[in-house]
Amino acid sequence: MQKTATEKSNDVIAAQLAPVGRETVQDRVYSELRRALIGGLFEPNQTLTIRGLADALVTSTMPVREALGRLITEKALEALPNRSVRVPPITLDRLDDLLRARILIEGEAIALAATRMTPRQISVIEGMLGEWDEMRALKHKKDVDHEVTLNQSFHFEIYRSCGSAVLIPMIESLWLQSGPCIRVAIYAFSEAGEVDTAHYHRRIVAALAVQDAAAAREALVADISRPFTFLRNKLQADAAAKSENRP
Amino acid sequence: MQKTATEKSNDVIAAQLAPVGRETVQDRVYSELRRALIGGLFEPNQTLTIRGLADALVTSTMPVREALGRLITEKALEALPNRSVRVPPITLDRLDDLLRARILIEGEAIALAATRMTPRQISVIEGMLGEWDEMRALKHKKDVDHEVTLNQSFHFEIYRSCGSAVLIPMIESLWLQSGPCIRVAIYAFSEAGEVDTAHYHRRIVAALAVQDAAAAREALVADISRPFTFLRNKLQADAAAKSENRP
DNA sequence: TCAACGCAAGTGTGATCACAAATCAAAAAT
DNA sequence: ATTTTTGATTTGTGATCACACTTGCGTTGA
Repeated sequence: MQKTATEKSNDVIAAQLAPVGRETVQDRVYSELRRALIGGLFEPNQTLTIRGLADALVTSTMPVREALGRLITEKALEALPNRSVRVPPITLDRLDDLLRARILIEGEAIALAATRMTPRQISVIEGMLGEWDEMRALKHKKDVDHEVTLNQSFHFEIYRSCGSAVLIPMIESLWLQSGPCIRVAIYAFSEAGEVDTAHYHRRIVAALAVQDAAAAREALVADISRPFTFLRNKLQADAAAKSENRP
Repeated sequence: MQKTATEKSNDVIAAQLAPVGRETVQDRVYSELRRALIGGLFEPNQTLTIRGLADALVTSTMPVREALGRLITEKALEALPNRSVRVPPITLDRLDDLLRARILIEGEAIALAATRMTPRQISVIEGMLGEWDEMRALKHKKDVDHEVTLNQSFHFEIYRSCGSAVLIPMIESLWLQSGPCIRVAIYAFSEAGEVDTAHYHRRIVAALAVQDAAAAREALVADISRPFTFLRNKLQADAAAKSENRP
């Protein structure tokens, strides 16, 4: 494999220039909708229209409809028989279903990561712990957005270390599906008790630091179960209150 | 909720008429590509073009490009930086990764199904066993297609009983991803030893019949591991042979 | 002889249009 | 007053086109 003169001179240039990367409009639309979904910016049951989103994102309908199609196959959105799409509604069954799947898959991912994370990577998520405390100290009220973002970064930094190109997309799909639910729980959390979310994350980091896969899985299960059981109780309470109003 | 006169007369009609269902072209293209992928009609590393598929399926490019986009997000296809799409190549790592994920998720699904399948449903998959024997008795050579179809029906009949709307799409995604690999294994199987595939299915049915979740999971793991380890050995043998030819 | 250039065919992406189906509101009928 | 009908608007779907980028092959030049 001999290199020609121009190839060699090109190598010199390549060493100084960063690849520009060509992101399509569709990709940006898709990412934007994903972000909104995971962050819970859309409410469950809300219906979305192609033209409406295209206007909001200032593009034509084409990139939007393809992005919507992709999100539908991931079950992040739902295609009604009317051919309109909506954010899937929350039901008790779905909540339990999602939690069970997340415990199963994310639990496996963190168990794998526990034996593969380098000290370097551990220190990264340890740093995130500090960032969390910082945010909590300042106590800005509208930091719910930041909180979910930080939470996401923390978890996926771990999952990325599991070394499975198959599991990670599945976890992303699960987050996409539970995003609209979680938002409700987070809001309720910051209102109600100040149960320190960081405490659970600290337990996870401690387990990972000593490569204890079982403990890490256990701590993770506790972490992700919390908002789900909270939401579950809330839903049941709401249902009870409603049936009491008109028996 | 009071019904009007015409609504009630409509109900009478509705009881006799089956809903016709409005399937879009895109849906048909998507289903067709799925079928081809799971059945292993596409070879790993094969590149696909929108216009080429559109010609083959006798439609315009529009439904095809959206179907391709959906398959790419499911990791059933791969988008190269060149913006061309191909069916993902097989590597040892990917093989192990897929098998681990399938054991995890399909194992959980069958364990759930074990406690939920009705005798009626058990008898259905028992009937499939008979169909399998029948096919094997006739010994038609080109029944590989029928074999993979029957295998798929058998497994998904079980998974459908797990009662999880979240797990099933994930399993479908996994089958989509391992489809192109499995085909190679199936072919090699029918050539090589006559290891009765039905034997493993029989074990599964037996375990499900007595609602033994652990045994069902174990039998399933043996069933799906077989083609994977077979393929794994084949790949390693090929690699060894190649490196021997030019040391 | 082989690298470099240039042209042509092929390909994905996005925009726009036409059409059918759904939705909604006002008008008409009971 | 309630139901039905009618018509206008909205919406998803598929086709077609324009554009930019890639690829492959033949030509040119050293």
